[in-house]
Amino acid sequence: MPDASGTPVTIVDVARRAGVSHSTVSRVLNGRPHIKPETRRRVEAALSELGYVANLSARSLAGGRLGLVGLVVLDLEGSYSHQVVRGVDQALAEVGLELMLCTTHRREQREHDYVARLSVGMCDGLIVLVPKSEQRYAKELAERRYPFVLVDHKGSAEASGVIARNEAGAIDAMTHLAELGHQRIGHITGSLETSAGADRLAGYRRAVADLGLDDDPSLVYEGDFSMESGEAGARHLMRLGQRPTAIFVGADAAAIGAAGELWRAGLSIPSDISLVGFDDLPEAEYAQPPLTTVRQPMADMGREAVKLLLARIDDPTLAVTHLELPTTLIVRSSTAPPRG
Amino acid sequence: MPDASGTPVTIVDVARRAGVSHSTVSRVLNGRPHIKPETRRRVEAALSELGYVANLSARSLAGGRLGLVGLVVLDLEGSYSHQVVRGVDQALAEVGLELMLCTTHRREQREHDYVARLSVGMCDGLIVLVPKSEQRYAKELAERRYPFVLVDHKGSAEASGVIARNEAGAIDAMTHLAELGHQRIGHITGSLETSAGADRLAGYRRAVADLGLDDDPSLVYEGDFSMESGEAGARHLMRLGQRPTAIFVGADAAAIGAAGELWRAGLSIPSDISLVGFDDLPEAEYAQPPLTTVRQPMADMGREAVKLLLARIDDPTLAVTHLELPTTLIVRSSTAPPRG
DNA sequence: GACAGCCTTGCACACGTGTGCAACTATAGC
DNA sequence: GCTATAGTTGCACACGTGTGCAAGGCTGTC
Repeated sequence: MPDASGTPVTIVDVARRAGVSHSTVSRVLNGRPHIKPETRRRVEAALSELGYVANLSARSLAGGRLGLVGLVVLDLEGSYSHQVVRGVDQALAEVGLELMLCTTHRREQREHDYVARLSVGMCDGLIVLVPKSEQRYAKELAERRYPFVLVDHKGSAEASGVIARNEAGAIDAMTHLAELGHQRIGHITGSLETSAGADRLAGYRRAVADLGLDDDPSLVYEGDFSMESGEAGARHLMRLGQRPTAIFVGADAAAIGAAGELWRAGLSIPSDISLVGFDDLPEAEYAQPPLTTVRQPMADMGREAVKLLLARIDDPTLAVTHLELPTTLIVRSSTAPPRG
Repeated sequence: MPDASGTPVTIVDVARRAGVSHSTVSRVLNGRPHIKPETRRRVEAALSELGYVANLSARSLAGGRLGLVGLVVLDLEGSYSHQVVRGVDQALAEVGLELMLCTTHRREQREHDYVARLSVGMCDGLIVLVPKSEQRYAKELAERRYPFVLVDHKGSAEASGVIARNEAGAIDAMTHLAELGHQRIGHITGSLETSAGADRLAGYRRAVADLGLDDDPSLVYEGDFSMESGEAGARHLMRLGQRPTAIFVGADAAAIGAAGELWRAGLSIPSDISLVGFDDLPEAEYAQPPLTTVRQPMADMGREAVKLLLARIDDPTLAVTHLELPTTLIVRSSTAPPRG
């Protein structure tokens, strides 16, 4: 029950009511020792009678904890961000911290701006999802000992990172196709600026070499994770003189785009051509046909990032950690042996 | 390029570099008049040379604008929140403001807590999506002249609100079913604690009366917008001695749940029973069969809320506004004339 | 009973920024 | 050349909270 004066209740109001100094109230709020039980009771009574709510800006300025973690993401349009955000949100809720979510709308400059602003007195720590220009701020944050974690990034000497075993996952996908009998497999890559995209391509190449598959540069189409790039990639691969009998796509969204394009070209999946995605987005299960894909533990990546971050908030001198989470091949109905 | 000392650059550092007082730097930053062009140039040079980033906590404490808007939502699990959040996010991005997103995880106490904390020095204004305990804070915020807007809520004497014309939308849905020839129509309500749920039920009742449809209390099942409540509602309606030939469901998520339950009971939609939802979530279009539904302009509601909020931030004495947005009936394949 | 030591509390300053007021400078008008 | 005025800038304080330091009170020990 705040006062009716129209301004929020401050620590000073509480102190006056309890007949103590504002320092004592601050100590009660922060659970400091050396408070007489009777005093603590009076202060707590005043706190709840006045309905005190901490001014976090003031607390931050004075060097206290905000109980707030910042999360910078590309956007909220796709399921991918959504899944990771859920994991982060849940993990933070469990420890009573709050989330400040900022979307960069895919503009790299905004990634840097957000990191700069959030790290100056707005949050206790920062998680950056799919960082694209981390080299612009990682060193500075590290110098300031500001806690932060990169997700879907390997990390670096200055930065902790959480990422899936993308190369191994890609090899799993390729091995599955090879075991079905496919010899000529196309690949629509994700954005090669990201570790995820680059590593999945590396896994593809590794599998082609190790399994003795057709090694033809025109089988690789450079995409960017988007549905549109999946469509374009499918068109490219269909135009080849010698078509692949299967396509490994570096992201489910792109795989769904490719599936649509193949369907429009009159091909049916998997009897005419097999398709494997990556991520295991919710829509992969509901696609027509349900998509075979490599599951990336997106919510877990968010949760692990929170764990790492909390540890660094508690002890900013902690060494950086690079965490790689395993993937799982999920076989559904978009893959089958090649014709004949 | 911040200094290498490990602490962020402050306005004082900039002032020293430019050979002026910190007041002058502050004035340059805030675009105040009466600055000699030459001085302004020196300050701007120092700002960019040092890579100054404002400490928002300090700015907030000193009474300045944060450029930050808080958004309190139930959760990010369903598409509904997601759509509104997108609208808010886009509208804010257009005017260069940032979003602070907080999820209550459906706990009403947290709604109140978040509103209290965010409104004390953390944000310039607040949007609350699907408010459930607004009476606990609306009056206080209004007294403090703190700008806030409720979304999916009618608003009150103290609170601005943005909401869809739920009653009219429900009447449209019912009229569509009646025109197809349905006489006995069930209704699975949304949460009746929300205006949306209550108003859609009111629309159902109004249509039953005005169109002379079967008026049987057992045709109404009280749900809560969730998929599970849709399943339970469908089970209830199937158990009735005299079954309805159509169901109007107060939310798409629940309608999809109901569709699943009907399918498991061996009924086919729309030949055995017609189904109409509400919201027009993205999944309504991809449901089996594609769902006839009442579109609620979710992203627009978010955008309009931002507009209202910005106006109140600019002038906190502005009168409260209650905005109602029209709905649109989207006819797909889940409705047909009744058997026989 | 005196002294040491711990418990408890308040004072005063710090954090970074915005702003009213006063002071100073430059310009123009007479 | 003097004054009035507008333009420009700095000083000092405010915002709300956390904390080092010191002072006071209490307890226990010899």
